[in-house]
Amino acid sequence: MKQSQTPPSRRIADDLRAEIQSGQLPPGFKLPAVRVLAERYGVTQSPVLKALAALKAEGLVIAIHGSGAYVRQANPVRRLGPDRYARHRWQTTTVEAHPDDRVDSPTVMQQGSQTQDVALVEADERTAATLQIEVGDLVYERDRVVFRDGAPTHSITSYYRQADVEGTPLTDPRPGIAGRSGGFQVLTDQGLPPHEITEDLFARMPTIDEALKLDLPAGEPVVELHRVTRTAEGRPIEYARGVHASSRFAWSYTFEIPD
Amino acid sequence: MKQSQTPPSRRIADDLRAEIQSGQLPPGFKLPAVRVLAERYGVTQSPVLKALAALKAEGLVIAIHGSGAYVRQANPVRRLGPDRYARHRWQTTTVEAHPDDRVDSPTVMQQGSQTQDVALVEADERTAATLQIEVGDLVYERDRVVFRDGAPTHSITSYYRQADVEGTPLTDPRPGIAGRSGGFQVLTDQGLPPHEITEDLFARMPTIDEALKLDLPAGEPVVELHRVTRTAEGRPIEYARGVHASSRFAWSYTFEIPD
DNA sequence: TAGTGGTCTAGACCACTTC
DNA sequence: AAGTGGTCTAGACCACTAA
Repeated sequence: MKQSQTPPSRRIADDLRAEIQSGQLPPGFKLPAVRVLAERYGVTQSPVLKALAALKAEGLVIAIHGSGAYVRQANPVRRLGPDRYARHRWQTTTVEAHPDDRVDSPTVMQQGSQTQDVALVEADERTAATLQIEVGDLVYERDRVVFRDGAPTHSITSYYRQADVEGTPLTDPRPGIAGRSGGFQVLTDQGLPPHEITEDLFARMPTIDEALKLDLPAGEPVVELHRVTRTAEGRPIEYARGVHASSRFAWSYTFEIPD
Repeated sequence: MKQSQTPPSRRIADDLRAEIQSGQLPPGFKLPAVRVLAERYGVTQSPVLKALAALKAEGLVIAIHGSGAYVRQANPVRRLGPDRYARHRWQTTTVEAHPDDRVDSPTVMQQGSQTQDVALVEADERTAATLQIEVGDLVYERDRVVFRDGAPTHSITSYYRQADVEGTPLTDPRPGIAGRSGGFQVLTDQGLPPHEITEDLFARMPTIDEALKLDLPAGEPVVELHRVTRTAEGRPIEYARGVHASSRFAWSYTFEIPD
């Protein structure tokens, strides 16, 4: 009588997962070669590769092509609350002294946010609606990838009305000149002090491009965050779209129950 | 000279993805059989199945075993903001009249939230810390799966201090007696009116159990949400853990920039 | 060059659905 | 019974890494 029920690929994945989660196979550990595992389980390569694919999809394992498959390092989660926008983080210092998104980081800055691109582009529908301008109006687009401990953690693309930032450091593509916090300082200098933020977020699987850009392990979701910053008068001054590697972030919001 | 570069499985996936996203293959459409696609592309089943697996992982396609593979219906996204907790949604009506989480739904309630379980359990570490009690103290656990349009959208597990809800409808396992909003009414009746909420959220891939419980397509991430509800005095009265199918929700928060 | 992950062919077989 | 998705064997071959 057969008692199979669970296919070998599943069993292999379960075994390895258990060994990883128990700590028996520590982070960085190199898994046995596919052919070795195949022999060990008395199967061919296919089911082993399938099991490996599942573990990669769960983010437990990374495979380096000609090298081997390794137990993945667990990254520390960064908790994002409204505090990260606090005025004291950007208001009282010079722009250059403020290296952006890492203000609440206990780790030494190894590699700051890297301004990859500043461009004057036509606003798409959503950007136009958010910034209360017309579709096709020119907006400054600042596209950055933010690194932490040498690895990319999220990308963020900000949009500003052209007139709001023309001639400011925000249009300077050199990295480090004006980060997100710096952006707030610049807007304040322009007579548009930020006062209120709305964040919309949802999770999804990354596109292929995003997976490459953020160096995501297969199967790691991203959180897409849309941030609208407004003045006290409700005038929108920045619209930003972020794509975050989900395993490295958690968000926290506190609010009073409305009537 | 070979010009391959991209493997067949990738090409097949790209082709089908393009046809789906262009609307050429509408939602619900049945894809050609694996063997048909294999012949069409001049390959064996394996690469076709691999392509199909990728599309499933992206949530574009669902496969029903003996039946076929179908273009997936895109579910409408529900936008969750603090308004869903507003007092007027639960305060002025009777408990029974309030069918819970669907108060802002334009659709007719087909199937309400289903209280699956009410149990008196020992608090784990996180629950105890959140409710400011001791580990092992007894708490009421209410575990529900919420449906919408006949499909499960999220599960939510609430924890209350035993003394806070003993003898109230919250300890009644019958579905519909007290939903989330009803829970707030009950707590108010107990002299513990909710005033402030903290929500922590992050995305991850589901466990196998969650995927089954929420009927998730392969590769759909979940958002785990932790909600702490407190009185005006800051006393915690409810701790809830939700697991949401990510494709059906977006969250929205607005706050003022702190000093 | 040897060992690695990864994709593929060709074909058998199983589990499930539909008729 | 026929058609479906899905897993597997057995073995070839490719692309990449490390020595």
